[in-house]
Amino acid sequence: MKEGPDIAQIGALIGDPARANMLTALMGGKALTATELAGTAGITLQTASSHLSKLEAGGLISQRKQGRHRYFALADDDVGLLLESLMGFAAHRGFTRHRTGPKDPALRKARVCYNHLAGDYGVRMLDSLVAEEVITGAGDDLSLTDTGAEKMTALGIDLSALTRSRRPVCRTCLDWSERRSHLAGSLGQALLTLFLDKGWARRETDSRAVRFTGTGEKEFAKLFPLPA
Amino acid sequence: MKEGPDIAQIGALIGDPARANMLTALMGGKALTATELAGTAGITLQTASSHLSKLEAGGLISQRKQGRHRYFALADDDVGLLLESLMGFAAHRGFTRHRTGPKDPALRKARVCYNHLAGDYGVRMLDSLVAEEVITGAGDDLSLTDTGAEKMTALGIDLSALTRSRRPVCRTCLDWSERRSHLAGSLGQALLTLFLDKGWARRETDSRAVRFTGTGEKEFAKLFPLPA
DNA sequence: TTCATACTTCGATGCTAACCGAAGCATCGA
DNA sequence: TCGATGCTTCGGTTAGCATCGAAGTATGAA
Repeated sequence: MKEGPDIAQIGALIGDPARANMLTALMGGKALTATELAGTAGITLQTASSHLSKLEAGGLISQRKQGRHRYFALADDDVGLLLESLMGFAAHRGFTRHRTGPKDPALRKARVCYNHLAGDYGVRMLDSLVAEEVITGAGDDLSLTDTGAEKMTALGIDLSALTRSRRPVCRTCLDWSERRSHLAGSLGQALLTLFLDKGWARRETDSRAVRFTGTGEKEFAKLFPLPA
Repeated sequence: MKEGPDIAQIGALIGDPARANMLTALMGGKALTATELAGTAGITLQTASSHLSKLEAGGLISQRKQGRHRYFALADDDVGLLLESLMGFAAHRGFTRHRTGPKDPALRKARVCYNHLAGDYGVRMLDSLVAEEVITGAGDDLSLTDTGAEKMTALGIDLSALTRSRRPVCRTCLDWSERRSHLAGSLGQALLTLFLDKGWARRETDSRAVRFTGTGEKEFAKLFPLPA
């Protein structure tokens, strides 16, 4: 008896408020130091260190030493997807950490989901990519079409680099605000990077929100037209 | 600051071993009494009662009084999907409640995922439905085609009853053993019910495993051929 | 009415884990 | 070499919560 995976351990890891705050902060995609994470969680450095080692032992985060700093980040895409789906569930049930603040609309419009674009814009982008037949497939098995590959290359995305890695190129991620899928995977990451590199959008400091510039809005609308 | 949904509360709810065991038991799809749940969790009735009221307050389960029994079940499909995705994550990281037992192969082949079919057979079924163009759509936005609707009706499924409810007809659910999607939603539920009603398969007692009969295997293979 | 079953509530206990102060290690700059 | 910064480890405290015994409520059967 007691067959199957043990969800209690992961639940307990995420279930502590301090750890949950750290993980949510790391959903911003940036690697953060222990001091920064302690700050966002509102705890001392010692306590944060203890939490971080637990999260690392559980495989949720990974650390990278750089000089006298230690940068922590989510271990991989799977962790990001799991956290986003948890957020979707929580948001739908009314579990919010604070009454919805002024930043909320910006977050719902466009935000970083670990390493790709989420929110209304993220969902619209996937919709458009599917309508334009850049991406096909049902369920979670998305794949890039031949014409899609051409279009992405024309945008300046190095597809050979994406396919070389073991990570899936296209994945779906359940959006917590829209309750629909947006594009994750290495292609999703590459597209967000593209937007930021071209100056079409920029990240807000201390928030997951992504703010598009005027030309960014236009280019985005041109690249990803809404299906009629 | 501290924008966004609060994942800590849900994590804490799932994070207790006793509660996690109860939830996993309820993933079998059958409504269970407090006494039964206390048994599977290995705790006394009082403790179980306390846990159950917490889970209900958190919106994870719902109860239905019937005579002097109280039957508990997962609150809705969303809870099932969340738990399954948590299990997928846990299984992938090696969080198992016991070393993989003899029941494990049967579970991986075919099992109940709250109210629909999961495991190898569940994934194969969705693959086939997509290949046969019964279901189309990318990402999580699946929909039934016209020819698909005819086929389902021919099988004896009352589609009008399915569409009448507010629940989505087709949804994807990430399979923890296969790490690919299978079919959830009211159609997924109707199909599992069909298999059981026709005697093609039956549920094992005290397990999520589903065992197909000889004719059941044949009918299943005929209805859902593997894409070439 | 009376007893039995199913479950909840109350109260007390005990254990775990989050927390912080203080001290210890590692890295960098001067 | 020395101090400063960033982080970990250790030890002790505290608070929360899971747990169970005992008593209370509801439903059904005799």
